[in-house]
Amino acid sequence: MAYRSTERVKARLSASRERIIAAALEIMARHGYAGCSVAAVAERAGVATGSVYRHFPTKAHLFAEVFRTASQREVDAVARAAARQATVAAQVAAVVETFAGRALQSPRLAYALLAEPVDPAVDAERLTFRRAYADLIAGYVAAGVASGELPPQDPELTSTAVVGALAEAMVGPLAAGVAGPGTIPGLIRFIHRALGVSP
Amino acid sequence: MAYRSTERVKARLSASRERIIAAALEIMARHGYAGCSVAAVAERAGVATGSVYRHFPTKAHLFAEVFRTASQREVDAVARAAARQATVAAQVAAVVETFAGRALQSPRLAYALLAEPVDPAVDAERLTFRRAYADLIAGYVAAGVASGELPPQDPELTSTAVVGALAEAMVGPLAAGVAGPGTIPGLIRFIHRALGVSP
DNA sequence: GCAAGGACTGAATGATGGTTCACTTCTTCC
DNA sequence: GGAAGAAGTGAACCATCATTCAGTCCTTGC
Repeated sequence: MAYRSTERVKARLSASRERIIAAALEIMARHGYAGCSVAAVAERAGVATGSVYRHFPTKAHLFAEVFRTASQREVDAVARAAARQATVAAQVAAVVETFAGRALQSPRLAYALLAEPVDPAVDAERLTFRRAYADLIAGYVAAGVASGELPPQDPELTSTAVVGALAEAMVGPLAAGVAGPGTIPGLIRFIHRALGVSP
Repeated sequence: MAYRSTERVKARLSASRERIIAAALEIMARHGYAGCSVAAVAERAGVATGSVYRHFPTKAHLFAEVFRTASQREVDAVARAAARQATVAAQVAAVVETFAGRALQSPRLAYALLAEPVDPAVDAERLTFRRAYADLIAGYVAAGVASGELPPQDPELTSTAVVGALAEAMVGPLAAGVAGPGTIPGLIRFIHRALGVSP
């Protein structure tokens, strides 16, 4: 037993792994999933193609993690913005504004995360992304129903539908690169009505 | 000039073309887009692989047409159901019921049309599918706003968001193969509130 | 019947890009 | 220093299909 990996090596491995994920994310933000060959990711990360496979068993595993990372970042930002608000109406408005604002900031990435055709195995991860948003919203809706701010409804169904509305309404603007000035306030009004926020 | 294709041949060609489209649709309804290799489609249609290319320049062209055909059928059915109703509220309810009912009838196909990862060129066709629904709904919303049945709103934005909500709410049930009993009425209530249908 | 030309065939081709692996380089520990 | 073994390399491999094409079969009009 002449070798056992030490802390320093572990740190380097982990750094390398992070660099690969970051590289994949950068390429996705620039060229979409379509531009993400393993070779391209490896080159950008400064490692050999084969080295990617020391960290991830398949390309799908790598991108599942890339999606998870990126999604978490988005959901966290949205959750942070919403948490500062006191009423369901304000919380939901914050969700829409933050979600849409960030998406328009990096439209290519947003499109990749939301709608771009990807490997089926990676697509599954996208579902959990949307679920995370839905769960966040479901919490606010449930609280609103409990407090009487909102009329009775199934928070699960409501939040799922809200996420769908939000995502669909953003796809057009994302393709165009910019949203019309009325889009975001219009969406907020739509969702407020849908939740039954009293005017 | 010893040969010029006659009506009989034209009819056979067109029948062959239809058979290819139908075969693609059947395979898609059974195994999804993933199972739709050109060879498999050709075999099911009873022609040689190469013959597919006498009718369609590329696989993407074939499936663009398959999507268009299937989508048109869906949109027509929904439009027909909605046209029988007099109020926006009833029209929208008919849209949701017909859309969801048909989707649950052929979940694999519905999933392929709505959400399954496909070739980017085919994906574009999916957008027109969703657009067709949105346009249909936008017409009803605009009429409702004009008549005062609905509060002022941008029919484009509203209808896009409604389509998103509808599609998203169906993805879960489609994966499960069945919707909970409350899903469809719940969705109708959600959308009614979102449009501002007075209770 | 037959010549002209289209339709049809399906095995071969080719492009893509994920994955592997024989080899090199680096780390550890005695 | 050196042996053991892990990490890293990248060119070669390979599977998958979409696409092609040389050859065959059919249809037409004389």
